[in-house]
Amino acid sequence: MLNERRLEVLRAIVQDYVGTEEPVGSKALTERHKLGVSPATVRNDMAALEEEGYIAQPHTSAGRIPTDKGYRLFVDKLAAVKPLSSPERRAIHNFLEGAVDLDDVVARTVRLLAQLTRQVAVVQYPSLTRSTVRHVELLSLAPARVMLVLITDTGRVEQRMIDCPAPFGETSLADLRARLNSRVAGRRFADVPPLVQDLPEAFEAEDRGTVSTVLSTLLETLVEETEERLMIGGTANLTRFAHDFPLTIRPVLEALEEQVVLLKLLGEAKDSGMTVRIGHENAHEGLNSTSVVSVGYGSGGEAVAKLGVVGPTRMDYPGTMGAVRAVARYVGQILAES
Amino acid sequence: MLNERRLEVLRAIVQDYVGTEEPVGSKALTERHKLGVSPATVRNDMAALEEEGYIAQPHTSAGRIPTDKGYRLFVDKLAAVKPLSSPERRAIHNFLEGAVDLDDVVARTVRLLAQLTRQVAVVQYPSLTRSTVRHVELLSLAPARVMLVLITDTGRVEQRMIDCPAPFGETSLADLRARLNSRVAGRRFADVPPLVQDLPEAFEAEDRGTVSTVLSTLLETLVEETEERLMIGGTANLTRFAHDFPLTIRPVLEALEEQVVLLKLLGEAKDSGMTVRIGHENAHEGLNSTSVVSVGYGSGGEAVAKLGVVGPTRMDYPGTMGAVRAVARYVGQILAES
DNA sequence: GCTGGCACTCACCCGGGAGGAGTGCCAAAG
DNA sequence: CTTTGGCACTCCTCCCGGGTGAGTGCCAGC
Repeated sequence: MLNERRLEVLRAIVQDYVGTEEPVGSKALTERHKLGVSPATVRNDMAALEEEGYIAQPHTSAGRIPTDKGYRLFVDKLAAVKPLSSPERRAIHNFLEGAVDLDDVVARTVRLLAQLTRQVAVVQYPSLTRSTVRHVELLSLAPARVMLVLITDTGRVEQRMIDCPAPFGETSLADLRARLNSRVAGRRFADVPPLVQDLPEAFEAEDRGTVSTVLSTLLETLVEETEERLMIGGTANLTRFAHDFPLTIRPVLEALEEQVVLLKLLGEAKDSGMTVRIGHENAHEGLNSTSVVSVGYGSGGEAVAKLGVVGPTRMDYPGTMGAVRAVARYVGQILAES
Repeated sequence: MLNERRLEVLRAIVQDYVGTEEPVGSKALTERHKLGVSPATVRNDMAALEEEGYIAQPHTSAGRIPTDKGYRLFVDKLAAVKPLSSPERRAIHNFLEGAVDLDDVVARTVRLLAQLTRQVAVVQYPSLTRSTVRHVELLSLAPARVMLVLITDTGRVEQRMIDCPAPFGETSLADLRARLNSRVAGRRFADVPPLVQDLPEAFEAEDRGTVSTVLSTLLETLVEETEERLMIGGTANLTRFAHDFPLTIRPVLEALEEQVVLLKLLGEAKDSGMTVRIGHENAHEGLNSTSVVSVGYGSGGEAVAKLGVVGPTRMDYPGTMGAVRAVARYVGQILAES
């Protein structure tokens, strides 16, 4: 039932609606696009598209707007990811290159994405589970107080304060530090637990309690921090769709404040390639009128975390997808360099 | 000209307006408050208050609303900071106590403040300039690559990657680490520069370049990170004043995205005691219709950073001030304990 | 299968009138 | 001099009804 021209009509409807934010009618369509047919024909096609659930009318005598299903078809079949212009690409590169540390990379990425897409940007910190351990450092702060610092190959640093069950000498500390690092440095995070299990046995009885405490804190950090952090930005862009305010924006802001929701959102996306979730495809209710475009990024070929944008279902998909993909690539490069 | 009763009238106007969000008239005032006079008298008082610029009418035949000047008088003279109930205090304490590290403390504080005040919360990370150095750690990642980790007494950790001009041996590294720490550990950040100036001289010629590089990176970190970070939350609360949407909320969201703006905002506040900036008292244009309530917090008696909330000028000042003060105290306690 | 014509349906945009809250002023009372 | 009730006036808000126009669905003809 959906011949070539009808798909073309759907594409035209999506494009116009995204541009004007108003329901688009048959006459306007034939004027703005070279469809080669009359409004009456387009009306028939529209009726068919509506029958199939790709478009809908807000009320009887209004134009049509795409449904979630319509956007889905558009994204899957009709839209080509729009590559960025080379000045844009250069700007991205320059902007990201100035970053001084991981926090800064993430912060800059968020700003960049938000500006490029004019939407809300979400960037996940590189994940610990997929990262490897670069170094574990132990610092004695007081006789029975140790600070554990964990450094990953993505430049992330986590620290924990540890109260020891018994005083712990500098020599023992140095010993533990050396042994720990020789075992876990360069290892993937998930591989660490079995490698350190027998460490307490190598120590004097009086130190074993402390060693165990340190180890369990290390493993805890591993697990806890698998709940990954993220950063968002560009929320002011939400105000651009002032129409249905504030009914739309309220639940979105609320959802964005819940890291858990966002993490789940990014987690649902495919590990490789770009994922677009449209409207009701998003599990979270508050995001039912938004679309999420996300993609994995990483320093090597492998994705270590995800980033993306959240915007109204009525968004410029080709442009947004292009920007998201480009930013992910450049962030990957920057991470690989540092 | 402003006798006791007129102040009482102003107080009543502020309270009612904050509650109803609608201009308040003379009749309604006498009904809701025991002023002991008739509406006509109140009208006279209102005329006087308007004359002095404390209240205004949106249009001729409407009730009055407080001006910025009116709120100012209210806050300075008429409002008592409202202490929290003890269940609330207990809830704060329990909620903050579960934090595992500094990031977590800040994150929880933001959530807490946002929930308590139902407004946008801003929490500054404990400042490096006022903090002292707990430890400096140097890690060799490659023959000519060193990672510098700086740990402060507030639990904050900063790291920097350093490319050395020449390979740097483990012994030299350990030497530098020891010397550095013996000089700067426990020192205030601002005091560090002169203390390390002559360090390169203690090393072999071949290592001096690297030592200088490390030192300058350390001092850089000191300066750079004096531009402090902060965390915000509760932006969804902005949607509660759906009236003048989105004209009001847009610039506010934009301002809140600019860390620089926020830092300046908090920086302008007094170092000790609570600061309330009302409407146009805020330098930033986007915040002209909001008030900022902020206060310093710290682990000892001394403030190391600030926190506060941003809300509409029409806010519950006593309640907000009470919540902000209480949260600041508890955060201070938590920081002191860790 | 495409096209032009045509009647029909609503949302949107005024303009005007009723209603009402609130004010300012004034004259009288305390 | 302050307070109070009365009163006329202002002007915002709400609601109603008709006109307008974009857009549709259907149909008959090509």
